[in-house]
Amino acid sequence: MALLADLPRPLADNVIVERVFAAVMEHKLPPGAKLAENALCEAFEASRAQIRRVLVVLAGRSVVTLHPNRGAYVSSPSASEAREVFEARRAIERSVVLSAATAIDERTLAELRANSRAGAAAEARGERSESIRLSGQFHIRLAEIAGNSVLTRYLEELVARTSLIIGLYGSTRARTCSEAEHDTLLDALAAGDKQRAADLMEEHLHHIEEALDVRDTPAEPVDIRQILQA
Amino acid sequence: MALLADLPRPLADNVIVERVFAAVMEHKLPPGAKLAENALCEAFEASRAQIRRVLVVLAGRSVVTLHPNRGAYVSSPSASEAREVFEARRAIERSVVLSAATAIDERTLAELRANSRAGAAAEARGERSESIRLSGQFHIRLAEIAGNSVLTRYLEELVARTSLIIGLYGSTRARTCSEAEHDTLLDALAAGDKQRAADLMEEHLHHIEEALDVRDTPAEPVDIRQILQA
DNA sequence: GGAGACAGGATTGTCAACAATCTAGCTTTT
DNA sequence: AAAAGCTAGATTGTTGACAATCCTGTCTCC
Repeated sequence: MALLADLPRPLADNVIVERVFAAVMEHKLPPGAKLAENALCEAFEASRAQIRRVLVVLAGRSVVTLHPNRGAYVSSPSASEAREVFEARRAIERSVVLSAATAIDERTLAELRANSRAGAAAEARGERSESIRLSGQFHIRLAEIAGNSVLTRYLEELVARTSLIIGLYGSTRARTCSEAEHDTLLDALAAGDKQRAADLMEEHLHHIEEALDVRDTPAEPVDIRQILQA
Repeated sequence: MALLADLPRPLADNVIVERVFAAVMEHKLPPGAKLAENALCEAFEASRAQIRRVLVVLAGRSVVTLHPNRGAYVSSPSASEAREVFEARRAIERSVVLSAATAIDERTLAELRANSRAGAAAEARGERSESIRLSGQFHIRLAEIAGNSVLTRYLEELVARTSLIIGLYGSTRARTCSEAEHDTLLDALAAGDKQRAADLMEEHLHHIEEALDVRDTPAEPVDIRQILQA
């Protein structure tokens, strides 16, 4: 269960950033979790200066929120933020699917099908965190195939934030990312039907959003002070 | 010509970040320009630690590039990066226009028309940097009207990068952002013709891209080392 | 004259101590 | 007993000094 292998320490900044990203996507770091500097220093055997830098990067990606003098916390997206994230995903992933449709080949298609199967299997076994991880990877992999690193970077951020949103507003029973929909999307891609694939992706994202109970429950670690003062 | 008013020093991080963003968008900081820590400390009367933090944020937005042990430089987007930026803009701004079409009202429409006029006037007067600034603001304002802060943030980044791309690959004579196209876009928005507005935006962005001479000229401060070693 | 080695100065990267702020528990007061 | 005030400990923020790296000009040697 060691979070890090005994590789070249000190770890590079981006490695630490990716580890935190991964932990968020796998629901290991829930929304609102405090990220104390000391804890991170020990976890990654890093200096405080490095951790501080990493936290700034993560805040720039909206995965953590910095409260001045109070520390860093895993973000708790509000209901309106959640809407914005899904709208952004539809905009970006529609374009991603259109590009991927022309770029995709047999090998990558098979890889995505394998991902879908593995996700369904994990879900069946009740391994929720693994299922979530694979489902997120499906979308990111598609962006990589589309070959636009700008959009891929944005999507990585949005997938992580989606994970937080599901953690906050998702009912535990509802499927969050149906592998069946991934499969029909792949069918459209295999058939070269770009437009249909794009529409399916948009529907898919709508379904995920609708499966959530996105009411404006402040719920999580609301900071009383910030609301009252100023 | 003071870069900063005598406001509460030390300036907040995000203020400094925005100032650098603005300087890049107005072509005051050209691609490849070195951002030495000392120079920035003096310019903003900030500590080195703060400047360092700001540079990390700017790097996260791909507006500056950090070369370990060698310093921070204004980014010089490659030809393929340029293509990716424009593709991302088309994806995002299509969605922005569709949303803005339903959200826009008379007041904001008039504001945008005023922006377009001011831009045309600046262009006529040969005030290139002002024209560029207004043109960028047109697109960002539209995103604000659409009301999605996630997409707005992405677009701010992409507009700044577009500015760098134009600086690198734009012929000096070619118009970069035709105000006439902005006007016809506004007409479509006023008429409530969402689809046409979205198509016009996509065309508009295609025209900007095509007006550039995006050949893969390394041109700027290529770091020989990184190419040769490893 | 040119290639390589070297040294001084400047710039970036790191660290540890210090200052400022917040949190939590305890005491005091009403 | 509840509320307000206070103190000790912990956490975050900042600063300045030091270490490491890089750049530039000069010198030597072939």
